[in-house]
Amino acid sequence: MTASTGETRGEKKERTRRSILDSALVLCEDSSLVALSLRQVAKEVGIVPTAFYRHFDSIEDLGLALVDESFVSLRAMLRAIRRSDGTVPTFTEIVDRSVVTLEEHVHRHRGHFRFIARERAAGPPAVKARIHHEIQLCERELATDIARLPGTDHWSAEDLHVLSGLIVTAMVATAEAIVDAGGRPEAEKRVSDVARTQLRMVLIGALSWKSEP
Amino acid sequence: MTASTGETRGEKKERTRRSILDSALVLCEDSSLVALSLRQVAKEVGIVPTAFYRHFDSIEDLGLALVDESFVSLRAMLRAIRRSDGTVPTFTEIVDRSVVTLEEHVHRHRGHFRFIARERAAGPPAVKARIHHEIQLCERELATDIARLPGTDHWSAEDLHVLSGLIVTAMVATAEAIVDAGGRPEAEKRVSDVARTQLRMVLIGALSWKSEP
DNA sequence: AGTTTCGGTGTACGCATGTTCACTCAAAGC
DNA sequence: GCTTTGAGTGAACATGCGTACACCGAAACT
Repeated sequence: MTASTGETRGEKKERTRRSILDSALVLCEDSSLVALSLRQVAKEVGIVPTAFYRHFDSIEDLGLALVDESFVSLRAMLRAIRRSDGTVPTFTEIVDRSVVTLEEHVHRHRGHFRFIARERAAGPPAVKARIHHEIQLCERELATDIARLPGTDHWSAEDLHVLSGLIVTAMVATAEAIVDAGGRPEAEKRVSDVARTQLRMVLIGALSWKSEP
Repeated sequence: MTASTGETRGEKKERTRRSILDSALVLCEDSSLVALSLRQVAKEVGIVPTAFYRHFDSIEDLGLALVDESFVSLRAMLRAIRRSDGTVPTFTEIVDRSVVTLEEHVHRHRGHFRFIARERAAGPPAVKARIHHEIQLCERELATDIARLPGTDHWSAEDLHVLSGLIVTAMVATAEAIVDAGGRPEAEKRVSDVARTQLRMVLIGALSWKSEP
């Protein structure tokens, strides 16, 4: 359209698709997917409304793609936290590294985190379900990670999952709070300090936890 | 309109207002306030669209009223939990009573809890701010309650608030999960069992917590 | 009894929405 | 070189939206 550069057809389509995803993420920033119109997106992207259908069946379909995309970056974050470099870390180290990593990634992918936080509660049913499912996957992965830590040998699978659920809940809330901090450093620091303390409290509780036989 | 019974003007207005609030709560059940139109509400209530303005300035204004209403019932719940009858309860007793009370109230005010869970993340800015403020009030009240428990004498005000923030976060998540359980008893039981365990973990951690001097 | 107040009505407006359909026109495939 | 494919176009539609305005009629006030 703009440039006559050698650009394969598939590449151009992919560019438009990206543009739609990005514009949608920005446009529903203050409201929700359920209040986002196909025409708004099309106008922002610079295509005619009907061209939207070449890429997505509906706004809901677009939403599912955004969920997938968001969780790709989230998974990258979790992998980064998990890379513990062989050295057996103290709990404090785990906590500090986790919170710092979270803070960093929320900062880099603010749009995605905002999107997930919103649509988790307010999105179309299919979108909500997908998000819920992905979060459950995170809980499961965290549970297996915790099981590898020393001192959790006598834990039941049930208790492991309960604990990881609690931690994930706290981390989700922390991510929301960091997003709400809006980039102001002092507000973000307060949030991450609180998160660190909360995680330590939970882990201290977990260490003295005894599974019922 | 329907009945020619002796009904004062103010009473009738109040009835219509209630009807608007109730209808709005139902209509935005699957979507959000930001996707709710004045005309939908008017049609559901059985009045003409312009009559809406006799009661609220806008949908956002309606939303604020719904927030207030929701937190009235929430406050009632918290008061019920707090009524600890003089006898010094064990932590287990506190936990069990709290979760049971929460479960009961979510069941009774499902609509309100759903509304808060959604609009907290997706509502119009003013609505989000009001909800955020009300939740902070809950955290503060919980903090002063915790301060009255034995074993927390050496805690700093900061740590108290961090702990109550964690507990409130967990309880909000629990409330959402109960709502999502959709009334199926076995699902609800699973959720409340998890919540009980999580609260115990947190409290055990809190008991062995030492404030930094 | 006369007047005011005020929920609720009905019409009308300009604008945005999702979706349809027939189309262009350049890259891709033969 | 000719044909096919398919992303993007542009006009048209029925419907829904928020809001403005003049109006009604019964309760409330004087």
